[in-house]
Amino acid sequence: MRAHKLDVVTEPGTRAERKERTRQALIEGTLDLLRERSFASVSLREVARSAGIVPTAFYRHFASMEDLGVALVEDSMRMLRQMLRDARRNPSTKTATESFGILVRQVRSHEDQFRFLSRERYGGVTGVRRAFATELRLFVSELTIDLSRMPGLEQWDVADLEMTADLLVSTMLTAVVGLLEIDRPGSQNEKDLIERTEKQIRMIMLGMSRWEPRRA
Amino acid sequence: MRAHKLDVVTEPGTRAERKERTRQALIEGTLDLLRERSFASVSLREVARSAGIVPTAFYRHFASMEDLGVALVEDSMRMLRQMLRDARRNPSTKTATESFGILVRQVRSHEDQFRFLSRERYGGVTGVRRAFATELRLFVSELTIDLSRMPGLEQWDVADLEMTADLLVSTMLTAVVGLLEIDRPGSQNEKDLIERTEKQIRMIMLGMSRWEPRRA
DNA sequence: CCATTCAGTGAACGATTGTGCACTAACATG
DNA sequence: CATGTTAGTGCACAATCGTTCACTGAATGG
Repeated sequence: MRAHKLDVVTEPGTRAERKERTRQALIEGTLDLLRERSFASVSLREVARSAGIVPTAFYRHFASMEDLGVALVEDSMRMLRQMLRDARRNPSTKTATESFGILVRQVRSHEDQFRFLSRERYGGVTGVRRAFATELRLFVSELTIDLSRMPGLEQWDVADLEMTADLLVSTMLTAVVGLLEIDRPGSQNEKDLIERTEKQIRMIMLGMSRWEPRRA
Repeated sequence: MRAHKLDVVTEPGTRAERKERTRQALIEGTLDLLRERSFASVSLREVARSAGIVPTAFYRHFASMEDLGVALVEDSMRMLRQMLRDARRNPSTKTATESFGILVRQVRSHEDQFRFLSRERYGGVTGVRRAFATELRLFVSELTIDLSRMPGLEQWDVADLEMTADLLVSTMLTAVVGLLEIDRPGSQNEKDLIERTEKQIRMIMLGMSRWEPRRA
């Protein structure tokens, strides 16, 4: 016997668990909507619809859309920080090129989050933009420390180290954005982009090996 | 005697001229709205309001908001191309660092357009994004030709030249975005950013001078 | 077991949106 | 001067928006 249309099957779990599940549905539904639109153009009602709840129930989870945006940044950034931590722990990660390989894999398995970050980095809401800028500065200063420990760079000026870290990070970031615009992973376009970026990183490293850290 | 409220003073110029003026008002009004919002969140009615016309009259100039967006890209890109042409003609522009100085001045005198480009590059509407990507590719290939004529780079592989041009352009673009986020021109922050970028360019050039264009 | 909490409902609101249509009046043209 | 073209107007429309409010009913905890 088939279930009747109006039978309401209550989902399993404690109350708090079910609330958390709805919250996740809101976040994931939003990321899905952001696949081809910008955050600013997504409405509260659409988000609620994507999570299968009524618009007013949205407020049980977030005070506003901006609030949701900040939560999205935090979520995505948690993922990025985790990646960074893993990469540092793993002793095989020595060169910048290897780090880039890790980044590429991470992008492919978290496309929605990376797309959100790269789109809203300059675009949309001020709060979102600032949150990301802060995280990025942290990112660069950690890489600066890494660089300072590399052989041959010990007596470099801090400003020079930072400048170099900044260049490496922004090159990788540009590559990430390029990756997201390639629809089909594994395509020739993707291979070209990766190879080109690796060359660019090598070229920067080449410049580093010749850099005169001391002025005049 | 004061002019009466309802007196309609017809503006000067031929019909085509007045139409063009309204079109410009639409474009400039939009750029003004984009000062603190993203293109996707600006409505057709707001744009019409900013130009002092009724919403339906908008369609006399553009078929849709997306159409306006593409026109905005073309407009801003015309400005960029003009800058590039001037820089090429001017014989004093020899090094990449000098080119960057020109770019900085151009950014400061056309902030609205640059802000639009950098925000919508990844953000908003697909058509706008694609239009910009196309223009950017053109930009890179022109620089590739410039590079191929530089002494020492004559026998470089085309792919290598392109890769290098891409790296230089994306480094400058990153700097542009940074410039736009600095409110006060002439501040220490701005000086630091410019100096850092100049160093980055020098480091890339250093890498170029050591690059092995031929593979094994 | 009974009172309380609270995630989600559903109707209603005033505002704003994009767009269709019939129009006007100044311009261009022959 | 007569006629056609067209930039801009004004009204109307159905959709959608964010937010309010009173509500329901299952889970929670004393």
